Amino acid sequence: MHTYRTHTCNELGIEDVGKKVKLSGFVKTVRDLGAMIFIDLRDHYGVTQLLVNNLELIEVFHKITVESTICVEGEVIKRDEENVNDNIKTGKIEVRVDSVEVLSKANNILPFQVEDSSKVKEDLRLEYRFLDLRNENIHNKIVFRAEVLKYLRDKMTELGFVEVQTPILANSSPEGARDFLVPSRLHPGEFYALPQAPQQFKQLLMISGFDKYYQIAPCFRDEDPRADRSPGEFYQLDFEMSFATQDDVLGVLETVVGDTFRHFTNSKVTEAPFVRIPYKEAMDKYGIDKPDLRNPLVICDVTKAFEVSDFRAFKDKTVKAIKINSKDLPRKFFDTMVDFATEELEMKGLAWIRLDEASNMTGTISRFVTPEVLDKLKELVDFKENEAIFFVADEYMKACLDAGQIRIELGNRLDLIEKGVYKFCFVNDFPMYELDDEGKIQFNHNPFSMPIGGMESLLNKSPLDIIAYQFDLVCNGYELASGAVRNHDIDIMVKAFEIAGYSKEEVERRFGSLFNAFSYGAPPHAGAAPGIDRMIMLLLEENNIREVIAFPKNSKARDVLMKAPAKVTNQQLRDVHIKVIEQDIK
RNA sequence: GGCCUGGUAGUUCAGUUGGUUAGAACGCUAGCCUGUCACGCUAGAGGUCGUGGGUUCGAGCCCCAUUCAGGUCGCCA
Repeated sequence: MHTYRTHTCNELGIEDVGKKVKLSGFVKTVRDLGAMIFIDLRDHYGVTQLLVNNLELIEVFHKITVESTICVEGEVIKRDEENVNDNIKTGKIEVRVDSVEVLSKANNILPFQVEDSSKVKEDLRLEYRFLDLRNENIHNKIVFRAEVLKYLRDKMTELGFVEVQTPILANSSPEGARDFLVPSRLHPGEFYALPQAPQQFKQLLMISGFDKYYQIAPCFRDEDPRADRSPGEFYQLDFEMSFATQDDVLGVLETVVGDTFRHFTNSKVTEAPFVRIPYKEAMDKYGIDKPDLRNPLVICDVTKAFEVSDFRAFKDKTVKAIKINSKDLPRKFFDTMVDFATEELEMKGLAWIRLDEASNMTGTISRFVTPEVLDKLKELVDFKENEAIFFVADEYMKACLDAGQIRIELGNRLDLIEKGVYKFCFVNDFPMYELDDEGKIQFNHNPFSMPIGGMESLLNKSPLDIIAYQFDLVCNGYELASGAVRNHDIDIMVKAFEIAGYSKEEVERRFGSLFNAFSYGAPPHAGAAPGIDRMIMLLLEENNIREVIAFPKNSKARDVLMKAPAKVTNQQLRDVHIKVIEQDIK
C-alpha cells in the first residue's frame, strides 16, 4: 500500500535507530558539504535531519530547492555524541536517505525566507501568508488559538451552556457600526446584513427557553481597523443566560476568562472577584473607561486647591492632578512631557510643579502655587519632597480624558507598568444615554440594556443621570468583553427608546421581531461577549491582532492573498439587481 | 475623512551638504569542501531608488502632486 510517511518529523528518537522509515515534509534548510548533504525536513510537528551521502542521491538533491515538499525513505541512525542537536526533539538521530521523491518543487527565489518572515513587511507576508504560516513561531500561534478555542468550548459546556449557531445572512440593525450588506437575488432591491453580533438572536434564544446559550460567533462590522481591532470580521465568545443577574454574568466571566488566562500562561492573573469600577469612578481616577491597572498612577481632583488661587488658566476649570516620584528626574523629562501634551494630544498646555529634597518648589506654575494652595495640595494628594505633580485643567470630561492620556504616557515613560501580570477589572454602571454632537440624547452603549431602577428611573431621572446594567471586562488596558442585563420588559423598552427619540412605531418597525417576541413571555436575561482574537493576542503578548488570525485582512480591510474585495462580472451584478455607479470607482 | 511615519536588489536595511559606476547582509546562480545544524570558502548575477511632474550644470537626497503600506484620531450599539 502506498503511504507518504511512517512517522512525522517530530517523532523519531534513539529507540528507533535501525528502523527503515519514510518521512514527508518541507525542505527547511540544505547544508551541502560536498560529499554529504544535511537537510532539515520540516512538517507541522517538527524537524528531522536527513543525511545524504551517496553520490547518485547527492546529484538529485543538488536540484532540490528550499521549501519544496519531498518524501524520503531511509534508515534511522544514531548521531555521535558530539553531533547531537539539543534544539530539536529528534536531535539525537538522523535519517540516512536511500531514496527521494520530489512531491512539489518550490520556486528557487522565494518572496522571503520563511525563517525570518516575522521581519518582513506585513503586506508581503499577508500576500504569501501560506509561506508565512510555515514559520514555526507563526504556525504555533494558530495552533495555540485552536487550543484556546477548545478550552473555551469545554469550559462553557462544563458550565451548562448550549452552543447554538445563529444565521450569518441576517438582518441589518440600524444602531451601531456600519453593516456589511449582501444583496438578495430572489428579492430584488432587498439586502441581508452580516450580523455585527448575534445580539438579537441570542435574546430570542432566551425567549425560546434555552436558558444558557453560547457560541464562538463570527461578527462583522464595516469599520476602520486598529492594531488591536481586526477589520471587517472577528470572533466573540458570545453567551447569554436566562433568569440571571449582572452578578451571575460577571461570575461566568471571572471563571471562564480567569481560568483561561491561568491555564494558558504562567503570568499572575487577578483572582476572582475582579474589582468593579463604576464608569464615573474610572473616568475620575484613570481618565478612561478601560483602565490599565498595571499602571500604579491615579488621577486626583484638585479643583478645590485652586479655588483660592487667582491663576486665570485654572479659573472655573476642573483641575486634575497626577503625582509622580520625581527624584533624579531631569528637567528635560518635564519639558518633553509638555511637548507630548501640546503636540500629540493637542492640549492647551500641561502644568507641573516639583518639590526637591529640601521642599523647594519649581515648575511652570510654581509662582501661582501660593503657600495656601500648596497646603491644600498636600492635603488632597499628600504632596511631599522629591515628588512632582502634573496638572490638567479643562472642562470636566476633557480634563478627565486628557489626564488619562497623560497617566498612560507617564506610566510608559517612567517604566511603571508591572510586568508579567494580567490585571482584570470590571467597569460597570455605564450611563444609559449620552449627548451626540448636536446635543441630542442618544444611547450610549446597547439600546437593549436594562436601566438600573427600571421604569421608575426612566420616568423620574434626567436622561443623562440614568445608569444602565451595562459593563465591560478590562484587562491591562484592553476592553476584553462587553455585557449587559437586557431589557426584557416591553413597556420599559418603549420608554427607553422614546427618550432617545424613537416612536413606538419606529421601534416596532426596526426591531419588530424582538419586540414582538417580548410580548409572549420573556425571561429576564443577561449576557456578555469576550473578544476571542483580543484574548489570544493578550495571552501571546502580541500587540498586533493580525498575528493571531490565520488569514487576516490588511489595515485597509483588504485580503491581499485572495484579492478581496474584487470586481464581479456584469452577469453576477445583474443576478442580484445591482448597478455600480461608475463615478464612484477611481 | 484628518494627522504622523515609511516605500532603495528576491528580503531586511545603509546611503554624508545635491556631485564619478547606488552599497552591505541574507537569499539566488556556479564552483570547492565527509559531520553540518544560521555550515564554511571562492566567484557571479541581480536596481525604472513607489509613480508623475518641478528646481538644478547635476536629484535616491530638495519642492509639488499622487499612490500604496503601517500607526493614530474620527468611527467602533
